[in-house]
Amino acid sequence: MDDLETRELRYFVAVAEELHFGRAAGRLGIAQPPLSRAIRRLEQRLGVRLLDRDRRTVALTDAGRVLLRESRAALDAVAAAARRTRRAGDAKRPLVLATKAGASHELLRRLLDGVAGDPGAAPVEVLLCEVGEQAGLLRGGHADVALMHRPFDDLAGFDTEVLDVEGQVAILPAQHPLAARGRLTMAEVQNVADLPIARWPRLDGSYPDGPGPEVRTQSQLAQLVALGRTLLVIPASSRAWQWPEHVAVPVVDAPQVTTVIAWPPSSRSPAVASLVRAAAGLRGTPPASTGDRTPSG
Amino acid sequence: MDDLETRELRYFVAVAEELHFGRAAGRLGIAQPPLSRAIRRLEQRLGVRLLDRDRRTVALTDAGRVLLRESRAALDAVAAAARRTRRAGDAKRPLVLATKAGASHELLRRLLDGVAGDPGAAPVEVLLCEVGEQAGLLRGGHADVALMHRPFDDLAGFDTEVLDVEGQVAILPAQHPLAARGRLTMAEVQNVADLPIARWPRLDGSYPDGPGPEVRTQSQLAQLVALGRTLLVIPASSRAWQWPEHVAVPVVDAPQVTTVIAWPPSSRSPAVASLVRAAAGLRGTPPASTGDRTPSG
DNA sequence: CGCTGTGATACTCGCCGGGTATCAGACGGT
DNA sequence: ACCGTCTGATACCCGGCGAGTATCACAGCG
Repeated sequence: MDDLETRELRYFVAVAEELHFGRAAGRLGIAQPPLSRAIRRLEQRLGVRLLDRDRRTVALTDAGRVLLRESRAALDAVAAAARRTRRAGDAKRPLVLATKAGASHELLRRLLDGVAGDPGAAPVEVLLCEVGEQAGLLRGGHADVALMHRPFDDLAGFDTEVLDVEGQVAILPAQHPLAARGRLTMAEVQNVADLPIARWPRLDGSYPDGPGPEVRTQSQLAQLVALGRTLLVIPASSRAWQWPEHVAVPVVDAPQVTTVIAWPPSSRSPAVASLVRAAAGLRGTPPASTGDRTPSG
Repeated sequence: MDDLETRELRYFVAVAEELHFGRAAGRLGIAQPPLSRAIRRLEQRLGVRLLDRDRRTVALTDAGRVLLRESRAALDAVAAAARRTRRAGDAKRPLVLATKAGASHELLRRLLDGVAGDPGAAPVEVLLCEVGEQAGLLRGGHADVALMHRPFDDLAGFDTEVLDVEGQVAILPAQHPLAARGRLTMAEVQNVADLPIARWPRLDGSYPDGPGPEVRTQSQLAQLVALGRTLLVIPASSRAWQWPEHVAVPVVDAPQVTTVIAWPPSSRSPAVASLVRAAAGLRGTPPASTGDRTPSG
């Protein structure tokens, strides 16, 4: 009976974000009256008031807030559909692998080497991300497959295959007293007065409170460590992005980190499947020279 | 630049499912020519061939298969958006709680009692499901919150709160020799020749191979046990739906089952939040009389 | 009490989605 | 081989709805 069209959802999202019909119309590239009508029609179609307009200001109702959130999700799904279909269409497209810059570097190198040696495999394009970007790229259809890390990344809704389990190390400024230690515990690392843990932005861009410096990228963080301003605890394999001024000390009781290869569920394209198989094949094969990962259970 | 409309996706899904333009058009309640045009336009908009039509038969291309899967997901998201918004709109709507019929019965009763005693809480409507239905209902916006069980249910993409951890029991026909035992192991229960494990349908409706009877509902299963045709291993709290002809024997090494309350992420409506809080408050409060659940670690 | 800025309304226009009629091939039966 | 049938594609027309322009109605503000 009723069918929300993506156009209507886009219109509503624009108004809900701008809280202003005129500006929203401008953003959408249409005039204001049709936009007003579209929203009104949407409201009566849903039988729900979405916006409180008191002749001068526009505010979202509870239902409006729900529709805003749901609309974004739905529009993302539609956009992802288009993207994935296009990508599936062009024949010799490269497979896009998203991975955190600097993490699991050895594993990635071996994976790429393995694929490069196999003439039958599709070419792989590597997309380097900051912190939690992989999940969004995978969900949005921008990437076909990703290397992710439990318990850091949100694996909800993906199929995964475990590639590696490893311990974590503390990355410290070389001149700091703790850097001389051969091993550390979480308790020792947690509250070092002169090396407060850095704060990452939340999804909305705001930062949690705390004494540590605010960071947005791994490079910033690396530099802050080199400057003796903070410390961090990361998986052993991420040592790859160490600076000369960094020292890595194993943290014996830190939670184990699991590296997984993840892909959208039921995206059993042959190319993805073969890449996953290749990755799984690397499991248990320790790297030739730098193979001092924490053994795991 | 390009925007798939839900109408186009619905059209494509219809054709992809019927693999026949005429029938698909009939199903959609339109004539065949506009449908052909719509699909053609969709193809050229995406720049991808979706269907191989060789003048006599229609077949999906690889890209078409991708779009079919993605379209269903996208259309579900849109439909869920509409449903959730409508539900958010009507003021004193009851909160819909989906739960497996017969499972966690005591917990549910206590939860409902608690909510009924609180005049401030929204009324709760219970929706009893078969096996894995909760996830779909929650995702589709038909339910606001659900009781689910790890590792059985698919919790991907939901926020959850653990309510209970318990052991499992084998449900056996009373007259079977094993029913006399005080405790059992998985090994003993796994391959009982005269009590083969029942087979549940897959998502596509087909059944896996095996010796056991095919079942679709819990009632069927319960009756089959009473008839001495099969056995099952279920969480201890599901003993609620035992028949007189059933005997429950603890399976000491069966995996622990976690009962969780789940809700769609960021669906922080006050009503849902208060129900979750009420449920979490029950945790650790053992039921008054029937409190012989397996303690857990 | 106008001026400004807001969203709503009235009206027109033109595109596009939909319908009907028809075509162009591909099979199948004889 | 040929015609009947069934398929999707094409040609053409129409009507509704989405979009634009002009204007209104009202709220703040000086």
